This record gives sequence, C-alpha cells and structure tokens, in this order.
Amino acid sequence: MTDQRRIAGLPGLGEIGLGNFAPYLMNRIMGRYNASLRADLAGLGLTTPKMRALAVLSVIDAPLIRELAVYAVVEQSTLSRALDQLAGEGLIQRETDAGDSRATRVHITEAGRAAFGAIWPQMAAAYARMFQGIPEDERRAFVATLQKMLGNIRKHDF
Amino acid sequence: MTDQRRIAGLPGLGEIGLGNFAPYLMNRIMGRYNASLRADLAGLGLTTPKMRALAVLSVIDAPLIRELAVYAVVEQSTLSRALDQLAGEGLIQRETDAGDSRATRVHITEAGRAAFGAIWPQMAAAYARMFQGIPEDERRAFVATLQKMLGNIRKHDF
DNA sequence: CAGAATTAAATGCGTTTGCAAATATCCCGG
DNA sequence: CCGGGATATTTGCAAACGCATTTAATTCTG
Repeated sequence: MTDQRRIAGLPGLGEIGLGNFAPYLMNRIMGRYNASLRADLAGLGLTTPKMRALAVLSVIDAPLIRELAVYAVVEQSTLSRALDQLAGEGLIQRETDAGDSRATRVHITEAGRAAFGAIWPQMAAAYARMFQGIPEDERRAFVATLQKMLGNIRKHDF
Repeated sequence: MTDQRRIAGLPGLGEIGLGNFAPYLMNRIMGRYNASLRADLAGLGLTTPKMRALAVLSVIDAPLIRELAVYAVVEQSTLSRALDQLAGEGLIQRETDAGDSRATRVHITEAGRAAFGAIWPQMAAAYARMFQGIPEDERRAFVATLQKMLGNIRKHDF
C-alpha cells in the first residue's frame, strides 16, 4: 500500500517520518502547550475559549463576534457561549454594532484585562520553556515562516 | 496594566503583538488545518482521534496504548474509546502485552492502512498548501526548530 | 513474601463541543 | 419599496471530551 502510494507520486507518511512532518510536530507541541495551559486556567475559572477570547480582546479593540472567532480560533457557536460566561463574570461587554444591528462588538473590561493579566505569566513561561535554547535569529526565522503559512491558509481558506 | 507588566520585566502580549507570538500563530494555523481535516474525515466515518491513532499506527508498530496516546496527542480516555470504535470497524486490533498483562499493544490491520491511505492525500494536500511558496531550505530549518521545541517540552514534561 | 504503592487501561459522569437550524437583520434587483 | 437571498449571532441537540475513579496487574519495600 505504502509502495503503491509512492509510485503514484505521493510520498506516504512512512517515507516522511512522523518526526519530520511539520503538522504532526506542531500538533504535538501545541497539544502539550494547550493541555498545560488548560490546567492552569481551570484554577482561575477559565476555559481555553474564554482565555483565547480575552487574549485577543486584550490586543484588538471591539471586534465583531465573527472576527473574534477567527482571531481566537474558536468555533462561533462555542465562542457565543464563552462570551455569555465572560459577560456574566463582568470580563467583557457585548454591544450592538452602530451601523448593523445584526452584529455585535465585544469589549474587554478592566476586570477582563486583569483576568488575562493573571494567566499571562503562565503563558509566557510556557512560551519561554518551548523556545529554551533556541537563539534569537532562529526564533525570528521560525516566526517569519509561521506568518507565511498563516498567509497561505488565509488565502486558500482551509 | 500593560505598563505595570512591562515594568515588572515581563513584556505583555500587546508589546509582542499577536502576529509575532509563535504559540498564537501555531494554534491559528493548526486550528484551520485540523478543522479542514475534520470535515474530510466526517465523510469517511472518522474523527480526529481515530485518524491520529491510525496515522501513528501506520508508522509505529504495536505501541502500548499509553505510548500511542502520547504520539497521537489524544487523551488516554478518549483514545481508549476511539480504539473501541476502530476495533469494531476492523481497522485495528488490541492485544495484551506478552510481558505485562496490564498493558495492551495496538496493531493496525490492512483495512486500517487502507482507511488511512484514503485520507492521506487530503492531509498531504493541506500540508502542501500550508507550505506553498516556502523554499526547501526554509522548510528544513522550520522543522529543525520544531524538533528542538518538541525536545524542550518533552524534557520538561508539560 | 505480604501488603503498600505504582502503573495500565477502561469507564462513569457532567461539561463542552460542533453541526445544523432558527432568529433577526440587512442588502440588492426589479 | 417589496421580496428573495445573504449575513450575524444564538440555540437545540447529540456526540465527544476530559477528569476522576475503578479495576486489574505489577513492582517495590521492609
């Protein structure tokens, strides 16, 4: 089967090797990163979608919910429910868009910024561990490649 | 708040910028990659955990379930149930380990290889799109950095 | 070598998720 | 300016998930 595939012109996962297949490595790394963070978040009454919404909102002002869903990498229905909770806890506010009453803009509150501030050190620590021993120029090249990849994904919209 | 953080010596997410924060970019990219794949998988009666198990098993022979969980980046309890389904569909076989009767080794069947073969082209296509326009040496450097990162998180076990 | 502690895997259970459908609003062609 | 189609968000619902616990077997310790 593997041989058939290769003859057809498409190298199989076996030929590439798990440890050389970038999407595998990225899932593996982010799986750990996210699982680690989730444990920390639980102690603060946060979930991954809630934290991601706060993270984006700490940087982007008053996006529409559908934009926030893209930035935060959360399904819109999941985000909708996460925002219910965040609003109930006073960490964000929803406001109907001025020019389009279907749409909703989301604002972070001071309490929301404080909540994100409380987890940021753990995120930064996980980040630091991840890149430990990797020199600055290599980090920059890595991020530059990621940015190209994001551009590709956006363009092709998958 | 942001200023307080910086004064304390820790740059905030605002200073770094979402688009320069590697974990954010990686989550963003893999979020799309995984969501896209999930849609393709649904048509084949597969879920992400089932596909990941098959992917790893197509490359690693007869791992223990706990090893498979690590390689496949799936919670052990989730994997246990995914394996129930895969076994029911004849795509894998579970076998008690010879030297330790608590442990179970998992084997992929020919049908399992075929099932993975059916989705691999889509995975490969998503991979190709992701790295479109990125030259070979840059890809190699990127993967090398990922391998270092995986080493870091493994060593520190988070 | 008994029994405590550890490890592997499966399972119970409440929560979360994602898809699809519903609801509400907007935009455009005729 | 009316109706059909598009768009923004929410919600219903069944499936999936993850944590904690259970069951079973192994290993360590005194």
